[in-house]
Amino acid sequence: MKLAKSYQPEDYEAGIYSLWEKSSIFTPQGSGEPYSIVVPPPNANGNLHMGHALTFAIEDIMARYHRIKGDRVLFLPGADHAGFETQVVYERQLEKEGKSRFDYSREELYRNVYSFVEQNKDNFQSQIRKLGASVDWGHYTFTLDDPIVKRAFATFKKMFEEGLIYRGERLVNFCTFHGTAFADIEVDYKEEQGKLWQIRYPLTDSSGEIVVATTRPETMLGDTAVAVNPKDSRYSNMVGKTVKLPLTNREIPVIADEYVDPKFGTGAVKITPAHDPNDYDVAKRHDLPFMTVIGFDGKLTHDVPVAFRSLTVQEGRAAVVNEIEKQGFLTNSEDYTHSVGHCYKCGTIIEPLLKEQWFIDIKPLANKALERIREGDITFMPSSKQTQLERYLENIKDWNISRQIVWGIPIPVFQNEDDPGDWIYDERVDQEIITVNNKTYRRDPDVFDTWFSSSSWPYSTLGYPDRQDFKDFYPLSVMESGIDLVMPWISRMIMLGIYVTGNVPFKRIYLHGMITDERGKKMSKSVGNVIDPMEIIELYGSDALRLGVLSGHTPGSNQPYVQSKVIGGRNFCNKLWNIARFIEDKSTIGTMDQIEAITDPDHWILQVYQLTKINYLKLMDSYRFSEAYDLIYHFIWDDVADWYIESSKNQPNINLLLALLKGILVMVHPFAPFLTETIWQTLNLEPNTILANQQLIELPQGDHAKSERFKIAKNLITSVRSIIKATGSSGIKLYYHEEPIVELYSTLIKQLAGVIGVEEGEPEHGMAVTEANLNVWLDISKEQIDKYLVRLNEKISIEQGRLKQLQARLDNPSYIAQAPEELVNESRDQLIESEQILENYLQEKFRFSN
RNA sequence: GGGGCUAUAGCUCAGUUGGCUAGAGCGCAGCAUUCACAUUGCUGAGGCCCAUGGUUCGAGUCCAUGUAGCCCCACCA
Repeated sequence: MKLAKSYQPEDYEAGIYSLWEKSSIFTPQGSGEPYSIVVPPPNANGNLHMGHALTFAIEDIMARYHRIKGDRVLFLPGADHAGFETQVVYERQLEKEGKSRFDYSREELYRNVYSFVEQNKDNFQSQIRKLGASVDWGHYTFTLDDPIVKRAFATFKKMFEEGLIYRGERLVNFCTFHGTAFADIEVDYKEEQGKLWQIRYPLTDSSGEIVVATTRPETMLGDTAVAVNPKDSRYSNMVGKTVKLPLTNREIPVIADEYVDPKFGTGAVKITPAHDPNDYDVAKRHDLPFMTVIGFDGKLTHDVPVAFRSLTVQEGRAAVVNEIEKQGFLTNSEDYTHSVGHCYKCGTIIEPLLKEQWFIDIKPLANKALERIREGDITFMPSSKQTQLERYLENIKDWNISRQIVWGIPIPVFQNEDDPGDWIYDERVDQEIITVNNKTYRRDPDVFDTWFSSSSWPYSTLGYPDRQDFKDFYPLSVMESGIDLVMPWISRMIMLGIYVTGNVPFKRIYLHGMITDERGKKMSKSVGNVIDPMEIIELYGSDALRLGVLSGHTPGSNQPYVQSKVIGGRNFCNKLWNIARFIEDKSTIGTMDQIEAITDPDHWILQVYQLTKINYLKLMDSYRFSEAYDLIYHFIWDDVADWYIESSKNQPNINLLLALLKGILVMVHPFAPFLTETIWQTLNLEPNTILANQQLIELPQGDHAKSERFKIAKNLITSVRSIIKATGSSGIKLYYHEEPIVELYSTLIKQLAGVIGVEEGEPEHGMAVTEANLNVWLDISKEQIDKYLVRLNEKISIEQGRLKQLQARLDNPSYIAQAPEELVNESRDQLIESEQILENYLQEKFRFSN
C-alpha cells in the first residue's frame, strides 16, 4: 500500500481503532511492571466536552508510553450514573415533552432514567474511541454495576457498624425546586444585593426594646431567642429578660452568646434555629426550641400566623416587612450586599432546612488521610494542590450522604414502623417493606450522594478485595483528574481508600486545569462559546486535537482552547507523514538487515537521536508531556526533515532512514497514535502493530568526530544563506582555500546554501563568511557588500558587548573561586571564541573600508 | 477572614535542581516555488521575564513587600 500525498485522518482513524480493538492489545500485556490508570468516569448523560479530550489525551499518553516501556498496563474506562446531574438532564428532557418527574412513580422514573442512560452509552463510548483512548473495554465499569453497588453497601455497612454513620436532624442545604439536599461543597454562593432591616422587639416587661438586624425578616416568625454579645454593656441588663415577638404572641428570651459581633448591625441578633446554620449552633448551646416556618416546598408552614401561611419565601418577606412597618416595628432598612447560596443547577436559593439525614463522621477518616498525605504517600502534580487539600481536610465537616432523588444507589437501611429510632442495615433495597424478627421495617427512600459510591472507584473497579486485578494494580499508579474534583472526589477517594483497603488509592495524582475559550472565559452553553471536540476531530483529526490541547499544557493551570495549536498539530502530523513518504519512495521496504552509518550526516543524526531519546525518557518519566512533545517536534521537524532528509537526497542511507523512522514513530506514538499506527501499517513495519513494540528503538551510536564535521558544514550553510538574504544577492559562488570539509560537502553546500558553485581559490573581491570561522568567501559585489556593512557593524557591537561581559566575569575573583570549574572553563573557551569572531568581523570591516 | 495560583514577544503559553546569549506555536515582514510536504522551504523583526528591595560569584527561577488579575474555602444577623 502506498502513502497518499497528504495525511487525511478521517480515512484511517476508525479503521485503526477497530484494528486495535480486535487485536485486544489494550488488555494488560506481558509480565512487566504493573501500571494502572482508572479513568475518572464521565457522566453517562451526554456528550464529551473539551475537558474530556484533555483528560483522555493525558491519560492515553501515560498508558501508551508505559506500554512502550514494556509495563503491564491497565487503563480502565467507565461511566458515572452521576445521580443528581443525570436526573436533572433527564428532567429537562421531560420538560420539553411537557412532563415532569411528578408524572411518574419512583420505579418508573428510575427505569426511564436507566434506559435514557443506556441509550446514551453507545454515543459516549464511540466518542472515547474517536479520541483514540487505548482503554481496556473488557474492564468497562458503570457506577451502577452490581459490584460497585455492592461495594457501596459494604462500605456503608462497615461505617454503620463502626459508628461512623449517624442519622441526625440537621440543617441541610435544600433546593426546594429539585426537592433534594446538597453537601456543603455543592452549594453555589453568589454576591447579591439585598436589604438589611432593623426590627424593634419590645421587652415583655415594657422596660424598653431591643432592635435586631436581619436580611431575612420572614424568618422572624420562627425566632426562638434574641442573642447579644455577653460583653456588650448596652444589653447586659436585658439578658435573661424576654421580648415579645412582633406579629406573633410568643415571648422569647434574650440570651448572651460569643457568636454575636457587637460591631455588626445593632449588636443584637434574632435567632432562628431551624433556618440558619449559625443560629442552629447557638440554639444547641442554649437548648432553645426549633421552630420550622419554611417547608420543603419553599413555602411558609402552618405554624405561622394565618396571614402568612403558604406564602413563598419571597412573598412572605414582603408581607412581613409590610406588616411590621404598618405596626411600627420597622426602624430602618438599608441596601446590603451579601452572599446567598444557590442550587448550582437551577439557581433556586438554597434554604437551610431541618431534615433527618445520614451523615458520615468524617474527622477520623480525614485525619488518617492527612497523615498519609503528609508522609508523602501521594505525589501531587502540581504540588501546590497538596497544601490546598490538607487545609480542606483539616477543616472538614461531617458529610451528608442522603439525597432525596430517585436516580442513584438506594441507601440500604430500613426503619422500624413502630419505633422510628430503630434503623437496621439490609441489602434488600428492591423491597420497600421487609419483616425482621416479626417487626415491620420500611426502606429509607433516599439514595446515596453520587460521590459516596464514586469515592470507592479506584478499588471497586478492580474488584476489591478478592480479584487478581486488585492485587496486581492497587494502588493505582496515577489518578488523572480535573482540578475541580480535588475536594468532592479526590479527597474522598483518599479517605475511603485508606479506610477500606488500608492503603492510599493512588501513588500519584495528576491534575489538569479547566479548558476555557480562547479569551480565557469558561465554556458554557448559555454563553455559546462551547467548542465540541468531535467537530474538531472531523476538521483536523484526532491526533491534531490531542497535540493541540497538549502543547504548552502544564498541570494545574487553566488553559484556553487555541485553534492555531490544533492546526499546528495537524501540520506536524502531515510533516511526519511526508517524512515517511520520502522514505517510502527511496526504499524497498523490508530490507533492514544492517543499519550502518555511512555519511557524516548519518553519524550526526544518530548522535542527535541518541540525545533526544535520553531526554525524551527523562521528560516522559517525570510526566512533563508538553516538553517531551516539544522535544520530539523539533527533533523531527528541524533535525530530521530540514537537515537529515535534505542531506539524504544525495546519498540516501535507506536502512538507516527506515530505522530512524521507526524510532521516531515509537516516540511520537503516545502523542499521535492514529498517525503513527497508520504509517506503521502502511509500510508493513515489524511487529504487526506499533502497540506490540514494547521498547524504544535502539540505533547505533554515531561517530562524534564525523558528526562534528557535519555540524561545521551545517553552520556554514546557515551563515551563507543569511548573508545572501541580507545582501539580496543571487548567482553567488563560494570560494574556499585549504578547507577539506568544504570540499567534502561542496555538493550539499551548493544545494542547500543557494550558491551556484563551490570552488577552490580566493576571489579578487568578495566577503568572508566570518561566523563560520573557515577560509571561505562569497563573490559578492562591492555594492551589495555595502548593504551588509550596517549589519556587520551591529554584529560587531553585539559581540563586543558579549566579550566585555565574559571578560568581567572572568575578572571577578569570586566567580573563579566559587563557580563550578566546568563553568569557569566554559567561560574561558567562550572568551577565546568571542575574541576570534570579533577579530574576523573587524578584519572584514577593514577590508571593506579599503 | 483563611488559603492557593498567575504575571515572560502582538496573541496563547513553555522554561526540571539558580548558570551566564530567555524559547515555542500562531501572527508579522521579506524572499523562494513543479524534484516528501503550501498542512512547504529559507531569512528576519519583535522581550528592562509586573514593581521595589534582599540572598548569591551569578536571579525569569529563591526570599520579602507591593501592584494587578484569577480561583478555592469559610462567613456575612
